[in-house]
Amino acid sequence: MINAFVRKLSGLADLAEDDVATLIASTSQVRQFAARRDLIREGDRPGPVFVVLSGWACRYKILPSGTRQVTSFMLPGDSCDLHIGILDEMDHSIQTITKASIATIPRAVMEDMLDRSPAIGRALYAAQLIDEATLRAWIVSMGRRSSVERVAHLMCELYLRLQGLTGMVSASVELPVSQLLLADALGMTPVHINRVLRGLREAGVMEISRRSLRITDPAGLVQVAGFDENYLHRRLKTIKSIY
Amino acid sequence: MINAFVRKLSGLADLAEDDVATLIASTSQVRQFAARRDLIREGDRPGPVFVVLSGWACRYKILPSGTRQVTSFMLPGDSCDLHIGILDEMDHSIQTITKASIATIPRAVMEDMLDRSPAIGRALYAAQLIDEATLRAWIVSMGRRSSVERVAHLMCELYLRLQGLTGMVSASVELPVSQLLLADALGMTPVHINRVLRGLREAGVMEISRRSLRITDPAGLVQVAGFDENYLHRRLKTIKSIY
DNA sequence: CGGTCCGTTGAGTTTAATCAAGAAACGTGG
DNA sequence: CCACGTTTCTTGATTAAACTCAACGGACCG
Repeated sequence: MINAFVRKLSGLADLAEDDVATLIASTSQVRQFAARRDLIREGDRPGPVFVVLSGWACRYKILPSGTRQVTSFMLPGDSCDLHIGILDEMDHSIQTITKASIATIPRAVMEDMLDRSPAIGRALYAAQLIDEATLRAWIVSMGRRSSVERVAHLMCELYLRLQGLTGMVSASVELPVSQLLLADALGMTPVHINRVLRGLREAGVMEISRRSLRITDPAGLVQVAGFDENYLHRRLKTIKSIY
Repeated sequence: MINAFVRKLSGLADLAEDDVATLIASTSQVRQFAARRDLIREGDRPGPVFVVLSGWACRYKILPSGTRQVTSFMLPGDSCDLHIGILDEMDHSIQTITKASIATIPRAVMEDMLDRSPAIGRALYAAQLIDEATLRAWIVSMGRRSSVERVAHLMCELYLRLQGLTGMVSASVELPVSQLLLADALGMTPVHINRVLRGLREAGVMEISRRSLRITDPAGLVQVAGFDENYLHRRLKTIKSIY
């Protein structure tokens, strides 16, 4: 059965039928997780590669003070680093946000796939480079954007990623994140997130309610976010054509 | 001639003599750059892989407002993503900080090396994973650490990286960064950086003067930084032993 | 030796955090 | 299907952190 992972990678490189079959087989080991379950914790020995097939997850770190910083969201189709096995210890934790189906690819299988299929390799590396670009974009956000811009920017990112997933263009998308989680991701307090959201709502730009994001003024949102459409966009479109 | 790049990779995997020779040959194309020269700019077509042999460089992004955010420092031995060529467009710029010798490895040569030597591949992937860990650490810093902690944390990071480079343990290291550059890296204003540095100096923890960092109270610095020794450390030590 | 960065400091303002408390939504077991 | 406990959301008042604006001395460079 074709899954989100295969669908995503197909968009990043031209996969042969064989490749698709290989990928499907490699992700047949699926486990169900409830919301808020750690898949792996900081300090653990890295295990297999995790692939999110449905639901949301996130990477995060806990600081000595007890505060938490989320460093990335993992949506269906996303996976953790292919060569994670090289390292001897996890430097962050991964946790489900909603209930989720997670496939695990043993390290040996992963390496075998990379050896056999250059196309799969290219797709996975492309995915990783996009992830890195996203990390850098987050650093830029945290460093140089105001809280309003930061919220707006994250919403643009998530909206585009979700849209890429479903292939549908609609004003509203499901966004299963609490304000507390947003705070942890954006380096702000929940209270302030709440006020920022109210501001954006009252400005008629976007609103979040009952776990769903509705963008009422797309151009306005991109504007406040200072969102660079290139950053996820061009990339996702054209990688295929290079080879 | 053995260079910083080879030295770094040797620390990350067991390289055969052949591998070392290959790496040395691949980095024989060296160009000299003055300080503050862009090696490549956001929007450019990615070219060859850049390797810093001497001097410092950084990756950065400019925002619409004109402010700048540095997303990472590149020290001797550091290189940009191996598969950078997969993407069609740079999402950030790379600039020298000091005058620097930069080797360029053409894409074809890079791919050839990865094909031929699994050891080189492992070393390069390990390097990349460390870079990613550093990106995540920066996000954590920007999101959840106070300005004092943030400055202290970056100093810990740079000190450790420099120490790893030279192999020497000394209280002071060369740090060719202006307060303005620190501000761009830490998401703060130069004025505030200056005040924070004064605070740390007056507390007898560390001081920066004439482009050199002197750590007067290492334990104290690690303490204020909330620095997790594991994050660069364990990693750099033990990767080799896994294989 | 003049110009241009760079570092330093003070005063006042803005932004976001903290503290506190109540309302709404959600989930679960009876 | 309701009652109850828990999380999540919301709002106000106050405090703390960092930015802005402004000015000047010092270092470095050609």
